[in-house]
Amino acid sequence: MKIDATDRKILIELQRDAAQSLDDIAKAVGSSKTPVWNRIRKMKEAGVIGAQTVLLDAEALGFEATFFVLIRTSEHEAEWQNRFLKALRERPEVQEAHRLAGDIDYILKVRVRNARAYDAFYQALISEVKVHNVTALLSMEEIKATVALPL
Amino acid sequence: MKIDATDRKILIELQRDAAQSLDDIAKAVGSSKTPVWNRIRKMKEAGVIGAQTVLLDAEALGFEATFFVLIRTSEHEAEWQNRFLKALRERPEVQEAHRLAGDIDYILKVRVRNARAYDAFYQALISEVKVHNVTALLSMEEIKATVALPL
DNA sequence: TGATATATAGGAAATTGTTCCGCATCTGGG
DNA sequence: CCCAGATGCGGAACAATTTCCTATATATCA
Repeated sequence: MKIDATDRKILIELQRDAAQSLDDIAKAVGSSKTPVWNRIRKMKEAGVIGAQTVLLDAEALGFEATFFVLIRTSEHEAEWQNRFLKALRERPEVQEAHRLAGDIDYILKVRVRNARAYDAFYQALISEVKVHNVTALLSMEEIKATVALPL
Repeated sequence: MKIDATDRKILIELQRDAAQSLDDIAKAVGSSKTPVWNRIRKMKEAGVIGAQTVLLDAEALGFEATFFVLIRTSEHEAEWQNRFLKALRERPEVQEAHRLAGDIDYILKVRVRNARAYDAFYQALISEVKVHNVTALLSMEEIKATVALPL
């Protein structure tokens, strides 16, 4: 799908605050509500705009530990990989998972209540799928956290 | 702020889809509009619920490269750290930044259009603040990406 | 240029968000 | 055990927003 300058402005506004009214967005992008509404609808249909969600205060809700997990594995067969990906997708503690180029095979971002909960997660994961080497990096401070793309 | 079982159900619904109507949320949590509205308002005031945003398709918008950047530094003075944090917060390519415990001092998640854009970001960053050692991990595949907490 | 397609602004109808009010439930003090 | 005050609930009224329609303007291409 082709995204023009007006679409981009709308996306910037939506990223900033998805709860504002169409009139406000229209004013911000210098248009009126109908074209804005049509453009948003098209971008939703095309999948450019995905879920609409809220960002919660993790610490206020008791999620006080964030780990980045670096995984190396010697297994690279399809069957193993499918089980591994399935395990990651099913575990809600895993907020992000990427397959990497190079030395390290995967990186995960894991949000848990505390170190003990991380250990429980870790034990459960390695009992499900064999991995060669795991390094956990513990976050001491979340300096920045946004989901906005730099449009 | 104290969060009870109903609040938690509301948060789960909001994380799943922040665009649904109050009536739908009320039905999902087994309550009616008014209490749901009051609870949401209180949680917003308390900061438990932060921004409301949309998740965009990064690839469709031309952001085809994601890097995780591991940073070691020998500098740990307040002045240096302030400049470093400021630089990270000002750069929109940096979607996440954490200060870590242990060997590696910081981890960043950086979203850019391509490898060249990453290099430009990298050069700009190290010219602003001196860092000892930088490792960039390139994502080949985003296996999972959610901002939902495992409530 | 003229015909066609596409995007726009404004407004009406339907839906949703917000507020108010009476009622039920819970809590702590006598 | 009972009462007064506080708190939370559901329903209804009102305000605002979304959604859709129509007429007009703008761009496109032969």
